[in-house]
Amino acid sequence: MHDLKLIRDNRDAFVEALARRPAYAEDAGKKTDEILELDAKWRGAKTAFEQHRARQNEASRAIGMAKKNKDEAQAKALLDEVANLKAAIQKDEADERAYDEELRKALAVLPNLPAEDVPFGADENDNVEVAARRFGSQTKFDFKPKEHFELGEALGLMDFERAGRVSGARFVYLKGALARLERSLGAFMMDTQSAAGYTEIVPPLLVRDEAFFGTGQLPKFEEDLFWASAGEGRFGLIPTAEVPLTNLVREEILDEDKLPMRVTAWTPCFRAEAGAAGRDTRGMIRQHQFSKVELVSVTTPEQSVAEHERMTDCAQNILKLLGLPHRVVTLCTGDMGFGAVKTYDIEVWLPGQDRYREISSCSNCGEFQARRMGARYRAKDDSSNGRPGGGRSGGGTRLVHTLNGSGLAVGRTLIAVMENYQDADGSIRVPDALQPYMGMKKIEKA
RNA sequence: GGACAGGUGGCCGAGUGGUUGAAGGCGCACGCCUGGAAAGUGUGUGAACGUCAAAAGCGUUCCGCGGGUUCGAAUCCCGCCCUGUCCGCCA
Repeated sequence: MHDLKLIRDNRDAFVEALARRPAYAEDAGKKTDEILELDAKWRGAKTAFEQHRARQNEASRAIGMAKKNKDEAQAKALLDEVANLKAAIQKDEADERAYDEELRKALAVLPNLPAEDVPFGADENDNVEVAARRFGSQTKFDFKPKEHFELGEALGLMDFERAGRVSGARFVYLKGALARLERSLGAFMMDTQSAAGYTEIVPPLLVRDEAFFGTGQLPKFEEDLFWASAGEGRFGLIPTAEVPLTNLVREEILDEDKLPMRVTAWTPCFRAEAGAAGRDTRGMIRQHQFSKVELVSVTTPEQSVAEHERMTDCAQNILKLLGLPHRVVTLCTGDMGFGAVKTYDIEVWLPGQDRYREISSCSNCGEFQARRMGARYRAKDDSSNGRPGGGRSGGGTRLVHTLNGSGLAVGRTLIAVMENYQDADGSIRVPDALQPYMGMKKIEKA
């Protein structure tokens, strides 16, 4: 969510930045002016309300005094005055609330502004590779490499058919060594990330609407989620541990020396994949349920850009340790998520598909989620008056910055290991780093 | 799920209708004291929003959340959420 003051004070700059998102290329100005208009109405109503309320409070105090002094005539006069004020106050308050709600609604669906160094573009084709982050080269084979599901089914360790009978499309049973590979990868990633300074967390997998609002899934992307129960007190299944991990700091005022806060969790993720009909229908690339190790950092505004690079290093490190070739791209303005200021995607090489596929996404969300959650910190040195560009919500408290990234998506890492380490006979070599976890060097047909 | 008890500032904790944003304590900041520190001592110390070019000031709101009663509610009433204890159930 955006800082209203910033929009008021820098209307043109705001419009310009918003328009860099292709979805708003046409009507960024219109949307912004609608908000400003609502804002003006809201403030008008608020002022009227406050003035009437101030008089009411004053009169009420005077009534108390008059009664104490046994001045019944005075009390009566004041009582009449307040009675007359009441209708006006009620109307003012109703107006103020109505405008406020409308304003919040309009504000809640606006995406974050891309950072200045994010390339402009329409879709994934306009993403720009970060050359310095490339690792390894496309794995060479002296046979035609297979896709993961061909390998898995031939090994008898990956069963889409029975999963279909039990749960429908986009589910899978892993068995034996592949089930163990999933577990080994998760454990390996958790060990590696906690060694990198992330505190291990086991978070709730079912969360409330407010948490989804905080990280930006609601109100706009309700249809992407699974809901565990209907009605007011519903629970949603997390589509990523970003939701419970980031919301760890919601409605808190943290001490600056607690920052940066780094946490990690290995959890199942549930996604309805609405709108993805027909995409990646075969295999494990796109499932309704998959597991992922998530990294979340909460930092000061000054630290977040460096933290973003650090987090991307941590995610890449898993692939390096596993010897998996990959590249990193900066998402263009058209491919970036709702809450992001800037996003790096890590794409791993999949020989079976003969292309790079996303395996991690690391985003800096700036203060966007923090404002939605009410996550702030108290600065040690509060000489930071009037920071331009927001970040300050008043007094001695400032909004934190939040970042999240996959470190990594376990299911897709499993695919990458299978495809890159396959042999001509359909067996799969276990990468050195995983052998202690797997207790074997090769996955073969049972 | 049932019964009972609770949810107050960064933390602990008083407060059952009137100038209470809220006693007291802890913590924190600054000063005094000290060669320096500790102890002691003094002062200060919530947030959000509006108004203002800005600050000061002023105003509004906030004692879990939402409604209600009242001229006036942290205090009374109703609903919900959460926490604790006991019972039931359960991995």
